Amino acid sequence: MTSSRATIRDVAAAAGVSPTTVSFVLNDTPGQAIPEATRHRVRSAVAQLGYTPHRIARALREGSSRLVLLRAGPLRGSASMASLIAGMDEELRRHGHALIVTYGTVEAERELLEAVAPRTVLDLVRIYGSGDSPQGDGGDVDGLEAHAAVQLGHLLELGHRSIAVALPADPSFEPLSSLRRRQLEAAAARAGATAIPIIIPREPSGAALALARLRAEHPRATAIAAFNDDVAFVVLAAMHAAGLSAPDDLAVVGFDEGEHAALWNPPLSSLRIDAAEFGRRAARRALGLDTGAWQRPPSQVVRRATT
Amino acid sequence: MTSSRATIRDVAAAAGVSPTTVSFVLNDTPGQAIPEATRHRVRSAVAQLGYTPHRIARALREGSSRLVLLRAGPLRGSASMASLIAGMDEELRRHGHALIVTYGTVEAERELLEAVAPRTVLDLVRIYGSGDSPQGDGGDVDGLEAHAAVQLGHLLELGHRSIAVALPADPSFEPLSSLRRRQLEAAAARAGATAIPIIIPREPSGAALALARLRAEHPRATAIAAFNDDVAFVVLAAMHAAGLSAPDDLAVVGFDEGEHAALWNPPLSSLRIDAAEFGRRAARRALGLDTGAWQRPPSQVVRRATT
DNA sequence: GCTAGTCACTGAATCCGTTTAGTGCGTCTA
DNA sequence: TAGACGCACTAAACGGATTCAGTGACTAGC
Repeated sequence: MTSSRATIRDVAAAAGVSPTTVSFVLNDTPGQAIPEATRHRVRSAVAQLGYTPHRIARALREGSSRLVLLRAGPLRGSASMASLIAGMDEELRRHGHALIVTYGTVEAERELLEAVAPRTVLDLVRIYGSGDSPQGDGGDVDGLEAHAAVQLGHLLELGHRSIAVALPADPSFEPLSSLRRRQLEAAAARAGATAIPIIIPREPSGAALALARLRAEHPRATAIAAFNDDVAFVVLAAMHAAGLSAPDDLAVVGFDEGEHAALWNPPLSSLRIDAAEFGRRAARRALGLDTGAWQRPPSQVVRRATT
Repeated sequence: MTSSRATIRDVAAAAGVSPTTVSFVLNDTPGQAIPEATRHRVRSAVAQLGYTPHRIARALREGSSRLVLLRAGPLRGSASMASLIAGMDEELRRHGHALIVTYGTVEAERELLEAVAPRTVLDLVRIYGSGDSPQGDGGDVDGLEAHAAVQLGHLLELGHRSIAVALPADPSFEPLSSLRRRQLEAAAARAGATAIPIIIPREPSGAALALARLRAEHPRATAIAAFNDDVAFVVLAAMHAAGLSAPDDLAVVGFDEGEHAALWNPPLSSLRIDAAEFGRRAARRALGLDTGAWQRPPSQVVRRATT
C-alpha cells in the first residue's frame, strides 16, 4: 500500500493530462474549454485513486482556507445555537467549506485565526445585533424582531397590558439586549400596551432588589418577558424567595427555550426557536452568495406553568 | 504602507543573512551553531518588520498545523468544560499551539480535520473514560475517581449508607457513565456503604418510573448521587411530581456544578470542579511532553438545600 | 493563401517556511 | 602535513494546488 496520499500529479499521470488540467476540471474553472471526455477521464482517476485536494496546500496558494469561523461569544449556551450551527454547517459543506465555532476569548482567537486563515469570520452577536434584515423589505420584521413579537404576542393574548422586559446585567450581551428592549417596546406600543425594561443581575440579592423595585414602581405590571431562559430562571428564583408565584403574581415567559425549561419548578413557558434557516442564510452571506428568498425563521411559545 | 505581510525573506534581507538562518534562529533548531550576535540581528529584524511566520506555509511543509483539536462530544454543556478549555488553551499557547473545540457531529468534523490538519485530536470522553492516571500510582485515585469520592464522601458524612447512583440513559455518555458507576460502587464499598445504580431517562415519565422503582425495591435508600447536574434536575423534577422533597425523602447531590444549581428550586447541592489543571495536563500530553507532577484537580461539594 | 480566432491543453511560477546537503574557512590531532 | 572536525552560514529542493502566459493544431473569414 502506498503510505502517502495521492496528489494532483498522481491524478494527472493516471488520466494522461497535466496537473493544470486536473485543477481546471476539479474546480470547474470558468473560461476553460475542456471536452466531456477529458473531464470524465480525470474524474475516474480521482475516484480510483481516492484523491482529495490537500486543503493546506490549497490554502497556501489561495491565501485563505475554505473555512468560516463563527464567534459565538456570550451566546455559547443559547439553545438555538445548536440548530443555527447545524444549518450553517450544512450549507457551508454544500459549498465545500467547513465551520469552526469559537466560544472563547478574543486573545485565544488570535493564534487560531492565524493558524487556520478562515475565509470569513462571523460574529454572532454582531449579526444578530445588526438586525440582518433583507434590503428593501419595507420595514417588515426580520428574524429576531419576529421572535420578540411572538414572545410578546403570547402575553398579549393572555390579556397582559403592562409587561416588564427582563434584561441581563451582563454587558457582554450588548448590543443584543438593547436591541431586544427596543423591539419589545415597539411591539408593545403597536398593541397599545406598555413595556417596562428592568435589569436583572445574576446574583440573587440584586435580582430580588430589581424585582422589588418593579413591584413598587409599577404595581400594574402583570407579566415578564425575559431576555432568555436563564434570566427567566433568575427571576423565578427571586419570585420564589419573595413568596411570589407565577403566573398568579406575575406571568413569566422565557426566550430561546432550552432543555431546562420543562424541568424547572415551576415549568417555564418559553419561546422555541428553529434557527437552522437563519444559519443557512448566514452561511450563504458569509460566502458572498445571494441569500435567496428570506423565510422568517419559525418560532412559537411552548406554554407551561408560568403563563 | 506595504499591503502584504513580511515574509522570512524580508527578515533575512533586513538582517543580512539567508532565510535558512532566520528559520534556524526562530525555531532554535538544535545542532546549529549561530552566534548570539547573529541571533540578535535576526530577532531585531523580526521585531522591526513585525514578522509572524505564515502558519499555513509552515503547516504545508511540516505536514500538520500547530493545532490541537478537542472533541467535546456530549460533554458540551458540562460546566467544568470552561475551566478545562481555559487551562488547555493556556498551556497549548505556551508551546505555540492553538486549540480548536468541536461540539458537533463526526461527519461535520471530517472536512474540518482535512482543512486544519491538527497535530493531535483529543476525544474528551475517551480521555476521561480512560482514567488518565499516571503510571505506577499504585491504584491511587486519579482525577475523576477523586471527584466521585468527594461527591460520595459528602453523602457519607451526612450519615447516608444506602445511596442511589443516578446515571443518564443517553448512550452517548458511555463509557463515562459506566466508569462513574464503578468508581462510586468501589468508593461506597470501601466505606461499608451500598451504591444502587439507577438509570434516569430524559423524559419525565421514564424518570418517574425509575424513581418509583427505586423507592419500591430499595426502600432504605436515603440519598442520590447524580451523574451530573442535569440528571439531578430530572430526578428533582420527578420527585416534585411524586410529592417527594429533598433532602427529607431523598437527599440529592449533583456533579460538576453549573450555573443553574444555585437557581434551582430547591437549590441543588453539587460538586464544584476546577478542571484547569486537568486541561493543562491534557495539553502537555497531546504535545508529547512530560506531564509534570500530577496534582489532583480540586473539587468540593457546595452544599445547598437538597442535602 | 494568409491572418485571426478558437480549442485543448501545458510549463513554469507562485504561495512561504523548513530542511537537506553542502561550502569555505580555521583549528586541532596524529 | 594530511585528515578530521567544528563553525557559521547558504543554495536549492520540497510540500501540493493554483494560475498566468503560452503553444500547437485546426477552422473560419476575406
